[in-house]
Amino acid sequence: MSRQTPVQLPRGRPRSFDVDAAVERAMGVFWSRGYHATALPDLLRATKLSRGSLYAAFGDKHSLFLRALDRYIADALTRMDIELDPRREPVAGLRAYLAGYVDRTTGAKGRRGCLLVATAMELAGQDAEVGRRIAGFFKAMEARVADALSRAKTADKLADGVEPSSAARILVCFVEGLRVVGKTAPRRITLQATADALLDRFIR
Amino acid sequence: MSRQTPVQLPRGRPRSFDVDAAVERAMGVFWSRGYHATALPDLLRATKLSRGSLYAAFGDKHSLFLRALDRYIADALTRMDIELDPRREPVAGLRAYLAGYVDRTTGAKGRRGCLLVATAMELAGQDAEVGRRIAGFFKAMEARVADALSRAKTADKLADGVEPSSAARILVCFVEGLRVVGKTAPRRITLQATADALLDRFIR
DNA sequence: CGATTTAAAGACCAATTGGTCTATATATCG
DNA sequence: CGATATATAGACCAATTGGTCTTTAAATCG
Repeated sequence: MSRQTPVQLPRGRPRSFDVDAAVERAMGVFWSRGYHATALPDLLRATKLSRGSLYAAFGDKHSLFLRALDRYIADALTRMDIELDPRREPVAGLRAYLAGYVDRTTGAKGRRGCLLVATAMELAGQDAEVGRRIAGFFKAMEARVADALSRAKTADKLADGVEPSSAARILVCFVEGLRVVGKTAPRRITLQATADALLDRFIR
Repeated sequence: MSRQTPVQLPRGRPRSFDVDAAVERAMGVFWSRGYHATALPDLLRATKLSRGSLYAAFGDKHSLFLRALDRYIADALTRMDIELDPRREPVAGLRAYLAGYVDRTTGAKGRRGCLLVATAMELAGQDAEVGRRIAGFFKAMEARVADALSRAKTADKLADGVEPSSAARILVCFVEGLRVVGKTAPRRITLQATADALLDRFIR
C-alpha cells in the first residue's frame, strides 16, 4: 500500500523548469570547456536560467558541477550495464564496450573529450568530493569489466593465463587512455584495430 | 673552425636570472594546478620574477605555458630515449619504460598527475598550438615504442601474432590511461602487476 | 480576490583576472 | 663618467569572476 507523497504540496507558483534538463545542459558546458574555464554566463546561457534561479536551485557553481558529474557517471554506468549485461555473451559485451569507447574517441566526439577524464586531471587531486566520485567510477567500471571477463573465463573463452581482475585493470587503463589520445583526433579505423588487437590478446 | 657568436654583445646590464630555470619553475606550477587555475601571482611567486621581467622575457601567460609544455615534452622524450635506447635489450627497455610510468603514477606523484595529459584534456581541443604539440608527442612516443617492439620481434622475443605498430598503440593508450587512473592514487603493487600482465601478453 | 511562491532581469558587489606602465636601482659597457 | 640595458616594486587598468539582492511579473492555491 503505497502512501501518497507526504510532503506539503507547495502553495505558490510551481517550479516551471526541468531541473534535470538544466543539469544536463550544464553538464554539456562543463564537458566542452572544463570546470575552471566555464563561467557563470556560460551556464546561464546553456540552462536558460536566470542567475537567481540557478543559485536557488543549485547553490553554487561547484554544487552544480557535482550534480553534472554525477549525471555523467550515472549515464556511463548505465551504458556499461547494458553493454555488459550478464545475459549477453560476455565477449560480445566486451566488444560492444570497447567499440563504444572507440566511437566516442573518434572525430568531433573524440575532440570534445570525456568529462570524467578531464575532471580527474583538473580537479581530482585537489577536490575531495570530486576525487571520491572519480575513484568510485573507476572502481565500478573495473568491477563490471572484471565480471564480464569472469563469465568469459567460465565459458572457457579466455586465453591461457589471463586473469579477469588483472585484465580488467588493463582494459580500464586502456579505455581511459583512448580518451586522452582521442583529443588529437586519430583515425577511427586505427583505434578500432588497436582495441581489437588488445582484446584478441585476451580471448581464445 | 667555429666562429665566435656573431651577435652583438649586449651593452647594458646583463640578464641576471636563468630563463630556463624560470621556465622549469613555471612548468611546476602549471603541472600542479593546470593552465586556467594558474594565476599570474602563482607564476611570479614560483619564478621569483617581477611582473615586468616575466612579461619582458616571455610575452604572456600563454607563451610561457607553451615554453613550459615544450620543456615537459622534451624531458619526457629524453627519458624515453634512455629507457628505449637501441643498444639496450629491447624487452628490458620496455620494462623500464613501463616501470617509469608505474612509478610516476603512484602516490604523491600520481596524484600530481601529468602535465601532458592534463593539458590534452584541458586545452588540446581548443588551442591549436597546444593540440599540435600533444599530437606530436603521442606520435613520437608511439614511434619509439614501436621501434623497441620491432627490435624485440627481430630478436624473436615477441609472442605469436603481435604486431609492433599495433602493440605500440596499445601501450601508449595504456600508459596515458595509467596517468588518469593514477589521480586516484591506486596501490603501486597493483599497477606494477597490471603493467607486467600487459607486457607479458606481448612477449614470448 | 489575496496570499504565496517562483520566475526573469539585471543592478550591484568585492575580489581577481591578465596585462601595462612608471619609478627607481643596478650592472655592464666604452 | 655616461650611455645602455635590465632588474624590481608596485601602482594602475579594464574586464571578468562567482555570488547576492531587489524589482517586477507570473502562476498556483484557498
